[in-house]
Amino acid sequence: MTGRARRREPRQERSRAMVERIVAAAREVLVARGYDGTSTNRIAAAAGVSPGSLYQYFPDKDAVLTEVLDRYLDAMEARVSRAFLDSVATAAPGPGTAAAVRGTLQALLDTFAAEPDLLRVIVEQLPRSPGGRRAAFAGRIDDLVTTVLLTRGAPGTEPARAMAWTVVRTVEHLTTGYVLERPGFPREVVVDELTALVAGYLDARLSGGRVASDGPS
Amino acid sequence: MTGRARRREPRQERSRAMVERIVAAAREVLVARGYDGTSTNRIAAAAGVSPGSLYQYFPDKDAVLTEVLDRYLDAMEARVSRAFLDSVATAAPGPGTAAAVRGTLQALLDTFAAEPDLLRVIVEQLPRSPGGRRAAFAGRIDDLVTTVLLTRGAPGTEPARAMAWTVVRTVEHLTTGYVLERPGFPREVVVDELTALVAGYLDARLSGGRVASDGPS
Amino acid sequence: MTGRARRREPRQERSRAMVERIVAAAREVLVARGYDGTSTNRIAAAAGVSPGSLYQYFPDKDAVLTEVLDRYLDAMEARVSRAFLDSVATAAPGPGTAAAVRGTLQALLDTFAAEPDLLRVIVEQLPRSPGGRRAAFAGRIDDLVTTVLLTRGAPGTEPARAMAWTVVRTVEHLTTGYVLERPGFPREVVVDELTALVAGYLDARLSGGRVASDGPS
Amino acid sequence: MTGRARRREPRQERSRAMVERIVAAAREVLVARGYDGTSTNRIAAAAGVSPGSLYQYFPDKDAVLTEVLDRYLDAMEARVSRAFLDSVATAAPGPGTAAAVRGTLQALLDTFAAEPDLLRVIVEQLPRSPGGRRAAFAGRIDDLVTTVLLTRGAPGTEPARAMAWTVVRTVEHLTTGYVLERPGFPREVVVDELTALVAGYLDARLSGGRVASDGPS
DNA sequence: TATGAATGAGCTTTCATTCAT
DNA sequence: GATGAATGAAAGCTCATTCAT
Repeated sequence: MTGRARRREPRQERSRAMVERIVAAAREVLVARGYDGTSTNRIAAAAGVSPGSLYQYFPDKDAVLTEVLDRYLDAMEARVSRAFLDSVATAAPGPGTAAAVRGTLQALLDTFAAEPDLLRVIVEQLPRSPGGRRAAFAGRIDDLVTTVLLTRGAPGTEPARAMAWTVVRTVEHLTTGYVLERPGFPREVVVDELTALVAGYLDARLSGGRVASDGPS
Repeated sequence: MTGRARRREPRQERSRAMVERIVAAAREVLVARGYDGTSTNRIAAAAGVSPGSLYQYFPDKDAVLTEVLDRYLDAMEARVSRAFLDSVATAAPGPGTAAAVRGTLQALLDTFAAEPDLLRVIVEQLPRSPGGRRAAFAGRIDDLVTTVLLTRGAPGTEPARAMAWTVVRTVEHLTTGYVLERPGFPREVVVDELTALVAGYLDARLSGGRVASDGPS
Repeated sequence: MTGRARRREPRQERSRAMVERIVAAAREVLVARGYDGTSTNRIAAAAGVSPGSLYQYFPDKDAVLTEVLDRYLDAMEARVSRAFLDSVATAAPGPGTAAAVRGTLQALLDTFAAEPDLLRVIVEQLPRSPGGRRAAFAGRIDDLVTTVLLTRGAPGTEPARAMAWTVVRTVEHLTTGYVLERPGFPREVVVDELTALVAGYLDARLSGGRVASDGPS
Repeated sequence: MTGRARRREPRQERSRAMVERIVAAAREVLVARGYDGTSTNRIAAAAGVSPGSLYQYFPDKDAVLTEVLDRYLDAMEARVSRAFLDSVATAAPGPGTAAAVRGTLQALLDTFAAEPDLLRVIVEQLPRSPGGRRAAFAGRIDDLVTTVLLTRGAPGTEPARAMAWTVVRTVEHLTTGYVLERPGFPREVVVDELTALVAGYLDARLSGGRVASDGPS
């Protein structure tokens, strides 16, 4: 999982089908047997394909897992972007921050909870490489949020980037954390707390407030 | 890394020394070659010890890595607790939230930045098991923060737990994330943003404010 | 040598060849270096094959040795059955017992003496598990002899089974014992003694004689 | 278990005690964990002794197991000899063969059944070396029986040796076989069958009868 | 003498990868 | 292209044996 290996782009229809089978099989094996139990031979067997064929389409084991991760992240990105933009569009610019945040959170929790087993393997077992797929994913979400924040009154690009970075990671980790940890309180509580956390922050920062120092100076 | 295996308690001074060498070697190999490159033979060689000796002190490979992780987490816990309690003690109960948060953040960033390579391997490569060492670590920090929140006016135990869970994970992930990602803005910016995020949230929630709903109720 | 593991059934001609090479190599190593000196690596090397290939055809070390043993026992069983049935068929029902026994013994001694080195390792070094291959082998011979005894006037099934058990083990152990121990007297002597032992017993028991008690009843 | 290694003869009382503890521990480990589970470290631990001390008294692992076997065989030999001689002494020279055989068999079955677990490990798992302890044991019993047979009318030394060899192995294997196999018939049946087998043979051979040929010549 | 820490060769087994068919 | 047999390095771990204390 160095993240550098890429699969070859298949041209034929037949090829596409094989790639699909292999990726699907890899995902299944990953969920069923964990990262350590996922060998190329097992993936090939689960795909009903020979090990040699697997290497026709992927340069190495890493590339297969990277592809699984990529697809997961692509799906996430599509859903997250849509949920975020929808929530933002629906909510009034000023007082609607909380509603927008809340809507996004609900959508995220739905999304993550849909496939918790795969989420678990990805978060808990897949080695993540610096500058790898996950970083790029988060970076794109950062950009999206940055853009919106700028339209909502963020005081400049740099502050907007910092705010986006802060908010995106907070929401990402706490929503996945809730799904995976299943702490002792109901989902609505996380939604409430996270909404308070994030919306309060954004409201304060977008209404021109300087960063909170140690009390009113 | 099931986290269940423990090493035998060494009795002799000599034994302690061997355990130290092995654990130190394991840490080095881990940092130098990554999780997948860390074999028992390599650890033993790095420790200047035979493979058999390693198994005299640790029941299996897992136990060695668990020990490395444990020591890291223990050190973290000590520092984090102390930083948190110091910051809390110094700050005035009401308006001092931001100061307390800021102080804790500074200490955390110092701590994590001290050994970034080890932090990276632990965060990015060590498989985390649910209910494992890291979960227990976070749980203890949760308890600590919960306690303080209750003395600071949290409206009951359950809300305090939810707030603690929220705040602890936020701070944990964003501080480590900053150290590992090295995004394009300076450290003081993260501190400012995180302070605004967390202190704003706590102030709102501790001053009796109900969770922000969609607009002014 | 738990005896439970079986090898996969080879489909290709090529596969059969590999299995043959591995089994042959295992037999050689077993004879040359004894049970304790027989490692999977050594077997693979002797077969001119990689360790990995061995495991393509056999689930574990045990299965290889079990296969060697199975083949030996199968060959034995075929020969022993045929020799026994031939000798029985040739001999007259009543007075021919001695001839039948003698014929069987000659065949057995020929058979065991043909590969004394392998016989030695199997008898002296291969661990035998109760209910394992060897027990099953003996059981099948028991059945065969029981059947013949019943046609020769044995007084009921239970007595026949007991007689068969007695005779089969006697003959098995003394013939192999003679081949392996090479005691100081010639082969014809063992044949004579064993013929007297077994034929006398069978004649007495089959002619309606009750078990010899202490003195003349 | 090459059978060539011998332990040093201990001179001190202290030494004797250690040897005793080690041998006893070896026997226990052997019974409890089988041959493969019997390591020198485990024996030493079970004996409450250090591995180093074990090597003070035994040149290698083999010597320890050989000592266990030796003691077992010595005990067997004592019992077997006594049982045999008692039975022979009690029985009348001519017609008493069956009684003598029966008495010996009863004693043997009692003896073997007393410690079936140890017997099983020794018979089924301990590698036997040609010309090793067991061969010597059997040889001494052979001598004993040969002697008695000569006093009972055996036609010369060579025939007596052959008869003894035949009878001793038969009785040894069938009695241990009965104890270990536990076939489906009661003990008295084996005793009856074996008595018929052996006594019939001896009576025939001792009364001057030539070896049974193919029917009356 | 007794200890027990230390050794290190060697074991069984796995698996990413290759290549002849 | 597709196959799957074959590879072989390397993994985790054990254990008979040694030797400094």
